[in-house]
Amino acid sequence: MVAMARTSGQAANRFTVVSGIRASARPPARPKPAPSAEIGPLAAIASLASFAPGATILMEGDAADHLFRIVSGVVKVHRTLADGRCQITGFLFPGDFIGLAPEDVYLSSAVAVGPVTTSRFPRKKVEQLVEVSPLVARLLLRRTCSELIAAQDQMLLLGRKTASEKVASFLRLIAQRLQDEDITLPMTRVDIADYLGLTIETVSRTLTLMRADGVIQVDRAHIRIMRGAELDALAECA
Amino acid sequence: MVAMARTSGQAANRFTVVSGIRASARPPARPKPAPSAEIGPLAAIASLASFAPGATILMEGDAADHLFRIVSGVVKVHRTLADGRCQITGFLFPGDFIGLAPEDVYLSSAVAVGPVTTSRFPRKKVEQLVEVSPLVARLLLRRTCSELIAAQDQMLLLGRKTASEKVASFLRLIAQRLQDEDITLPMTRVDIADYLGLTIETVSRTLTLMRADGVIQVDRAHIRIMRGAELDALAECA
DNA sequence: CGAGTTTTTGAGGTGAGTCAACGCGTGTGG
DNA sequence: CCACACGCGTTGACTCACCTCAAAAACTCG
Repeated sequence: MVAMARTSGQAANRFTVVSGIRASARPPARPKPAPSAEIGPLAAIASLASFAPGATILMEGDAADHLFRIVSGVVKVHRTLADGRCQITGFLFPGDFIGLAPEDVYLSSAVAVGPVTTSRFPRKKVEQLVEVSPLVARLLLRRTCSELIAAQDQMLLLGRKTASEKVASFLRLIAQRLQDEDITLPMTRVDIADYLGLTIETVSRTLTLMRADGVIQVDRAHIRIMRGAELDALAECA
Repeated sequence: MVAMARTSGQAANRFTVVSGIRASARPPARPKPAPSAEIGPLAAIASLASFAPGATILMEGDAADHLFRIVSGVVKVHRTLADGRCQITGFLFPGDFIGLAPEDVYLSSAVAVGPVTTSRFPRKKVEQLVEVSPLVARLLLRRTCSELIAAQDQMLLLGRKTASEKVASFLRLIAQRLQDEDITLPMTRVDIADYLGLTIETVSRTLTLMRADGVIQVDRAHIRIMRGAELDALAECA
């Protein structure tokens, strides 16, 4: 499961986790593929909404008045226990929808991680559109399906993976979703821990170990990932 | 968290977990409420499919040719790691859909727990219907949404709850979904453990403790639940 | 009854949590 | 400009909830 410490030179630089927000001294990162195709008739009822880092976009229990779609930035969705224990059920990226609820109230809270811009759609009008436009219905269904799949992956992770596997899976997810050469992770250790069902100490220790094994590289407070050839090294990192 | 052992007479019979498959010697259980309202145009393309206990209804990676809807019985959906570690991502009950996939292949396996009967719909025709019938689209969207909510609850459970809390939540879920006075749980300890992210030993020990505390009652190999006045006792059972 | 499951129980180990201290970068105000 | 506080991350020592391994008990079924 280990036995590969200090294979430097070869292992190093596969995956670079740098920290610090200033994103300089790196190739400018290829432009992302358009976050998603068309939203069809939805465009007609959209308004823009922006959120500062840490701002709450919507809160568990509030009336579900709007549906949001992320234009830029990253959003965390979380659920909280009475005593404060928190589980982030997902990170959402540009193109993802926030606020789909089968009832009249939101069932999770959504918080901006870093600055976020969204399209906002009045729920009532969305429901009308679903009645009329198969395109919209299919779009929402497809998105919800994908989120369900992701949720199931996350359940496997939470229930059956070790701390190292959890962190490795997380890094791979981020690398997939933010397809740049050079990525700044805006989330803190607290977010990562709450996403993986770990404590911040365990996350920190695990990252330290990975760095020692040469699988990743870490710098400052926040995290930047430089994608190497194969992320798969992380998979075997067990 | 404890301090209530053997408050017998009062605590006992709140919640009875009896085991053994043969479901005799018990009042016959009132007929369930119709599992769900209408499935509208879907009815026209339905055929019936039955499965024996333990039968695989659909498998991860197979071509997603059909959509199923449970008529009777309980189904477990699970995802498996290469080394055999397994996570049950959900138990599905009458009225729930199985096999919704955004891609062309199923992403989880579904297995019958006990005998199961389903309606089966050809995927192609379902997709055509979604295009045409807002009713069908909305039905699927709503169902998928609900499943997503349940998945998020389960993530909170897997990531942040203790063994006792997990088992208590499980028992409450079952009591909610199978609304009889008298319920036989068909799933084994292995299923429960794989659903809660625990080992069978921990599940067994936890149930033993709950029985000792008078919160539940357990008999034979499989489990039957007799609903008492308040299931909430289980919640405080930490 | 006997073989094969499934569940329970016990003894012991360990991965991750808890508690606590420290380092480091950042902001603030004298 | 420095002193100080604060937020965030790292590291260490210790603990414990849950896992692992093992065996007995209970149940199912031929």
